[in-house]
Amino acid sequence: MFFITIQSRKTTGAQAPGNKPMTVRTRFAPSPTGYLHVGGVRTALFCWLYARKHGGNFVLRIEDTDLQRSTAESVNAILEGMTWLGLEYDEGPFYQTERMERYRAVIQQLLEEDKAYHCYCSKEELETMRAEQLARKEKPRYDGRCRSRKGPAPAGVAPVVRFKNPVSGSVVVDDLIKGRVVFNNAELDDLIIARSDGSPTYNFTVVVDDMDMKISHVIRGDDHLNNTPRQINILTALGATLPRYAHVPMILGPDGQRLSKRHGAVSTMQFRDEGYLPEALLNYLVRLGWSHGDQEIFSIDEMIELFDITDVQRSAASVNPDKLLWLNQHYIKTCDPAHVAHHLSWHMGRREVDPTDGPDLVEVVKAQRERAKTLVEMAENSAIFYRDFDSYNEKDAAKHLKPENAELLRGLRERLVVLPDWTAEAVHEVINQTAEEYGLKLGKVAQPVRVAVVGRAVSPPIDITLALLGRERTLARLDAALEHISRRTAGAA
RNA sequence: GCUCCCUUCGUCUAGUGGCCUAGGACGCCGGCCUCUCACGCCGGUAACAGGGGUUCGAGUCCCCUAGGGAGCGCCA
Repeated sequence: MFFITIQSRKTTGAQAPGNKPMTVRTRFAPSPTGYLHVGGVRTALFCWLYARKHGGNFVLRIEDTDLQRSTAESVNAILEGMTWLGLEYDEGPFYQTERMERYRAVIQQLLEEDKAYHCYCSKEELETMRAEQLARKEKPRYDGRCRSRKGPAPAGVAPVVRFKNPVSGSVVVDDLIKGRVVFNNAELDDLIIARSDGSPTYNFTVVVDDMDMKISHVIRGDDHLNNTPRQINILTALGATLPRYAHVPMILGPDGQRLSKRHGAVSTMQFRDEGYLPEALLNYLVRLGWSHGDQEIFSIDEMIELFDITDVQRSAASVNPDKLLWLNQHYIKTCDPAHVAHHLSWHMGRREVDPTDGPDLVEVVKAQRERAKTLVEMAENSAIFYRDFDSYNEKDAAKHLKPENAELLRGLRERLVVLPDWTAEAVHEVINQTAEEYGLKLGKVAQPVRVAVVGRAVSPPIDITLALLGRERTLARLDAALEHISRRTAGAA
């Protein structure tokens, strides 16, 4: 006997058995019951990359059949997150709530073909059944008592519809990540595909949608692995072509526990708010469970080129916030400054700093990008270029804005006033000359000036800082510092 | 309880029987550079869950145990 349809874990998933090229169609199918969390984003990223890599289509489908919990805000959060990350979809968003008629028709079809049946068991009855099975140390499942029910329907009971799952044999899932997984049909039961109010249930809508949308590769969280045999059975009953499956492991919090709000940033938009660049988050996420040798940095194009769903790790991965931070810093440092400036200006706006009231933000990015791990940090440290700071850092002012330095600052000021060109080079020259004149090392000059113009002992190189600040702001702040020193002198006297 | 999945440094991972006295990255610890903060550079710390097999040889193959996780809804 030959197993001609074996699709081993390492075969190219994008080929149908028999080497026929197949059109890749993946989908991301979140349910809009909350924010878009990183686990979902990683799944979406994998789906998107896989479609892009194979020149296929990426479909967005909103699974909103749970009317109680689905909200328009959540839909917006999903759309907003996808947009921010640049995970553009080729089709959709499709809403399941708009496809109810279709589901109803398929349920009717199954009923007519005797592949499904009405079940009149009450919830209490089912509950009792479950309890008894558990007591007998059995896996709780519906025993199919309505399957062969004869005679007239019980009066006054709205029935559910159950799918007639095969009672024997097994279902083989050749998962692109997990490998071959075999389920015995005896472990499965007749699941409800339509509730007593007629509405379709999840495992059923997924199947109908994946079939109708001609999804070739179902890439989803491995919490769905156990649902797969049921879905395959329905798909088979419907005569559909089976998609390939790839169940990606879950993402755990930094402590190895399941991801939750308590672990801090799990909402995609929270990463934006905390100053992360989308490319950093994407790069971080793609390396969570996937790798290409020792490579750590991947541009979007490289991801598309190198990614393969069959190379995804089979085990769950914990989030490492420090590494994300490192990647963010890397992208802040290496991305086109104009691109970084674009994102930075959003953060400036959030802090009510007007980035047009001062130096070109792109130049500020160039000066700051090696000293900020997040855009929030960069925005904080860059506000001084656009508006005056409120007060000096106490320790730094005490150390550097002292009476002995007054003359130095005055001397420097005089030179700066008459400087013909206000450039970093010219400023640099002046500072060097001043240091020489006073017989001081550069640091002894730079630090007092730094505290005078930015309020604390930390800033980009002093010449660049002054150049960005501009002559007007620099002189005004030197004056203010001199005044601060004299007040201090007076106070001490 | 039952079914399914998973298990290499603290974390993300390389590794597809000999190239492994297990490599890279983040973090951490030292050092260098330096006008501050950083960047950068150099060096160090640290892992094959345990036990049985198979084999001349096992991180790599098989089995068991332990530990994690998921599912078992008229939720998705």
